[in-house]
Amino acid sequence: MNLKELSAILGLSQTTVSRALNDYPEVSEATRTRVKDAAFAHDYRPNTRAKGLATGRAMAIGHVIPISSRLEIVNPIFADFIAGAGEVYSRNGYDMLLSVVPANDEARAYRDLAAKGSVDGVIVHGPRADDPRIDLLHSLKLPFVLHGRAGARDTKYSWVDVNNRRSFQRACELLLDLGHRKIALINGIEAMDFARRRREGYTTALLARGIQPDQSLMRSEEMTEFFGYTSSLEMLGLDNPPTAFLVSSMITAIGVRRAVGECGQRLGRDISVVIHDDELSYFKNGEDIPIFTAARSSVRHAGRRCAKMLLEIINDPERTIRHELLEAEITVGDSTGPAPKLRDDHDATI
Amino acid sequence: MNLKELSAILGLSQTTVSRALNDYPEVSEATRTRVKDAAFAHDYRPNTRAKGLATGRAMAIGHVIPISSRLEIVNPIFADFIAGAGEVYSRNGYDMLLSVVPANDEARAYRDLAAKGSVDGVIVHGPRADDPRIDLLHSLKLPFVLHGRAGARDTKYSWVDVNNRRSFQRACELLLDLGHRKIALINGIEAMDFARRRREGYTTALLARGIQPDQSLMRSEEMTEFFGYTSSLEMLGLDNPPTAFLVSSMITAIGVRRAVGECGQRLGRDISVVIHDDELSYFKNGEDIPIFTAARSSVRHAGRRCAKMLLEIINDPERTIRHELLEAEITVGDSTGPAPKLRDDHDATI
DNA sequence: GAAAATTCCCAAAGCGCTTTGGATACGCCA
DNA sequence: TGGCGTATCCAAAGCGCTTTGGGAATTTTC
Repeated sequence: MNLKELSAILGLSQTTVSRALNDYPEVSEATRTRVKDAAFAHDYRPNTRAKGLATGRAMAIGHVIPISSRLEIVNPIFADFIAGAGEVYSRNGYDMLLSVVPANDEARAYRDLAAKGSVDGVIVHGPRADDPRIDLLHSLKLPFVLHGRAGARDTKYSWVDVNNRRSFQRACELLLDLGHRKIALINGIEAMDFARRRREGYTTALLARGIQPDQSLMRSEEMTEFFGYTSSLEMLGLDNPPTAFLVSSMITAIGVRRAVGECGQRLGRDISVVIHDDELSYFKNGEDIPIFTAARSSVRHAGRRCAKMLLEIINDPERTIRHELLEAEITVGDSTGPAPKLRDDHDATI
Repeated sequence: MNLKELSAILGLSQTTVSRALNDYPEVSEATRTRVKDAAFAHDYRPNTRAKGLATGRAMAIGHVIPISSRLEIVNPIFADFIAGAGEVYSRNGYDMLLSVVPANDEARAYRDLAAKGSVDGVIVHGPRADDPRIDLLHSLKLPFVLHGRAGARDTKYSWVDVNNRRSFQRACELLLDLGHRKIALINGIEAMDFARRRREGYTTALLARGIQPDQSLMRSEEMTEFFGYTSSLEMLGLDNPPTAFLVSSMITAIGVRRAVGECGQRLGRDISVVIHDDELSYFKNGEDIPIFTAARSSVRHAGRRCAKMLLEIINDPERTIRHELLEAEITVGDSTGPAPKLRDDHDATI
């Protein structure tokens, strides 16, 4: 069923039918309802491509997913983010277009989207410090929103970000308050903006208490379970091992827990762990009592906010630049406790 | 830059330029290369919508993602699957369209895709037994491929599936061979086709050894970490607890591991666990030695196969129905060992 | 050397929609 | 009664591409 057929059935012109359906005023109320009823009855939906051609709007938002053996953006965080954003899109009649491309073709993917006119805007994932995509997208005149920030020049583009710095600073303070002095940081890859900010928060908190950050207690890698396991196992084997870990993701923390268990120690008693928790739907941090003490912020919510912001920008002729900083909340769970008092002596006397 | 402008620059008609770019034979080699060079130089890409309108093909594949508080399809499996499928799409010039919709709007989402003509086909995720989407898609005349099967009528539609039955049967046999007699099954929701097949494999293996399947050793829920934790904890507290677990996902198994640890027991010695491993990229099952003994099959690979199959169907005027059954391979890791011999006596004498 | 076939190109129609620029009919006022 | 404004509808152009149906030039055939 297309416009032509529908208007033939109704004995009206395509113009009138189109206007009736799109709520233009040049049509009487009587015919409008008649048209809408008929459209419903015949299950008519305007063809997206034709509509897009005529209006110049794609009614679609693009997400480019670079894929490489090394750095995986296709991760659990991404899935939940997509769910949040997708919700907003479909509620507003937008489609979501995913481009999975080899990492080195990423720029071309954006150029493609822009040139082929298949989207009205894009969301940029996993920004790095001074991310080149920002200039690229500006030059392509494609509206965009970053999920996260890219270094210091953050007034030049729109973004939605979690206050990673503050979140890790507070998490570190919590551990310091519990008496921990040797606190390790198991971070994401530091090419990523968020990882840098998290480390800043961590070192700031330490320095504020007169503790010199120790390079041997910091690790930075892609946030897999295995990385959490190996890095914490290694640090726990140090002469003067940490009593607490600040871990950048739940998944990595699962690996830390495994290592702690294998060392015959217990989480929350011998070793404390605070994590950043993205509140993944399928990986809840416990039910009543959180397993991990965590700085939590919902990545799905971030997805919704990004999508909403992008749609606002697209529909705003001024293209005003917007920012939104989300605060993580700290919830105390079973994985933290006071620093074991005699630990150092114990180690020393054996 | 559009066709009109490009052909004006070249001093050729739009027809000729279009034909040159699309490798039609009615154009001399000399002009073809001239056209292609110019197109490259001016960074010309045909507008997707216009092309789609003219050809009647959307050059896009749809994935409908139902979203509800209960059943989460937006899960880690989904993310890796998408990565695999997306790879194939972009290599073949197709776009991927994601529709995230409330679960009860799912049918409407498919109707929308069909009526608006925004996709050439769809992939169906998470099929349930006798899934209603199959008839719906047939009636909409929208080519589709199921990731998984939907009950017994599996010759009526195309699918790519893992041999879940065989996989769980073999996994169970492995545990039986190790001397385990009380083997628990921690399964996904049994409305899902794959979960039913897995249970079948499990019970078949047990019955073949003369063991009557025990309802109190079977659990079925959404495959979260928490579910693995609570259900295994509960079963370990039984009078006559299981010595082995067959677990439907890595994530759930993480929860089992947590429960086992809390009971003061060790994986691979006191309690054996075999899992189904989808080979999630960010959640590798160890590096050299797998953490878990597992029946593994890459969900990303399944994504690629599904996508490839769908594209073949779309480009096949006969619309032949195809099937592909992937076999999981069993890899032995650290989570299995012989059944503890004296266990029952020990429990009894204390 | 004329007829036929081939090569290479073009004008224009059409895909399904929106939107511009009227056209028609009606009511109202002077 | 005639002119004007308003309400309601329509024909046709246009979005950027593909594709049909030629047409002119060139080559081949006998």
